[in-house]
Amino acid sequence: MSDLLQRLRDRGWRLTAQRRVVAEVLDGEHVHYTADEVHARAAERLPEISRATVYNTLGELVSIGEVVEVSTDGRAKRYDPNAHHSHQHLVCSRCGVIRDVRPSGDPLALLPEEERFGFTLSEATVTYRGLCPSCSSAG
Amino acid sequence: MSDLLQRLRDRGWRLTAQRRVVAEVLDGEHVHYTADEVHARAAERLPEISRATVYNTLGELVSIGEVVEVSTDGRAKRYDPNAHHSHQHLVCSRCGVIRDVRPSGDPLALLPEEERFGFTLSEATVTYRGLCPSCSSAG
DNA sequence: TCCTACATTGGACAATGTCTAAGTCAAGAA
DNA sequence: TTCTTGACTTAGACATTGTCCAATGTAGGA
Repeated sequence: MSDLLQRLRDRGWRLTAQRRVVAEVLDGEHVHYTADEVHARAAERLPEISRATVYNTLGELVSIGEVVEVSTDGRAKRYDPNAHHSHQHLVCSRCGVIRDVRPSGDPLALLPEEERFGFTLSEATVTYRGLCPSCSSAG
Repeated sequence: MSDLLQRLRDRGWRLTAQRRVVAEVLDGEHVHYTADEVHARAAERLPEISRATVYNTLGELVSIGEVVEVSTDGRAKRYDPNAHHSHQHLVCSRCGVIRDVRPSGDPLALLPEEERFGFTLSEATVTYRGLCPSCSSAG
């Protein structure tokens, strides 16, 4: 994640303690925290960090493409630091756990010309739903 | 839409004026209103209808499969009465207009076994994004 | 070390959705 | 037709998630 900090510095960001802890919270694989979860985890290291700063920082990270927003349930948005590898999401319908997955082939290609209504397409996001192994075996 | 009213009656629903106007508002092709929009349109015909009733009725219609919820922007959920024909959504990134579209082939098939992490898959929802013809020509 | 533009803070405010207690009414019974 | 009753509706309080602003603090260059 120091790569990220370096990229932020290169963009002229001031490296404050608050931005550092938010970046640290968003480190790892299959990380999809809500803003509140990011705030709670950041506050473990920096108790005085405010909600506004977390929202600001997340919004900035999204706008420069370092983090992607994920809306899987119509509730709070989630923030995914795996922004440099194109992927989709697999969500458990029962417990809500989220995995990053990579479909084979481009989902855009599945939409035939006559179903494009003259739109200029730029992307397709896919959410796969089902039961995770734990929830499957729990009946 | 009287088909829908008959199906609701068959399920033992009381056919109140409120439920009728909500059902009428949700009639048509490419209809994707938010709860507030449904309430505003319903209130044109039945001014005293409450927000709570609109939310209740929409939730009931979703739970019995007559309407599907659509979350395209992380803001308010939208309600789509086209529930009996499997489809996906095409959204304009600029103006937000939504079209129902039908991909060729099953998007589920694009996810290879080794990317399923032991999940039992049940569905895949796809959101295509791009510029609609009006927004494309507007630069 | 000092400046200052940029960042952070707390809290008010906004948008969307949920819940409850009290009143209302659709539809079957007589 | 009228009565009865349990399901339905209502207004408004409350909850969750997110945005905005004025006051204060501070990172990093001079």
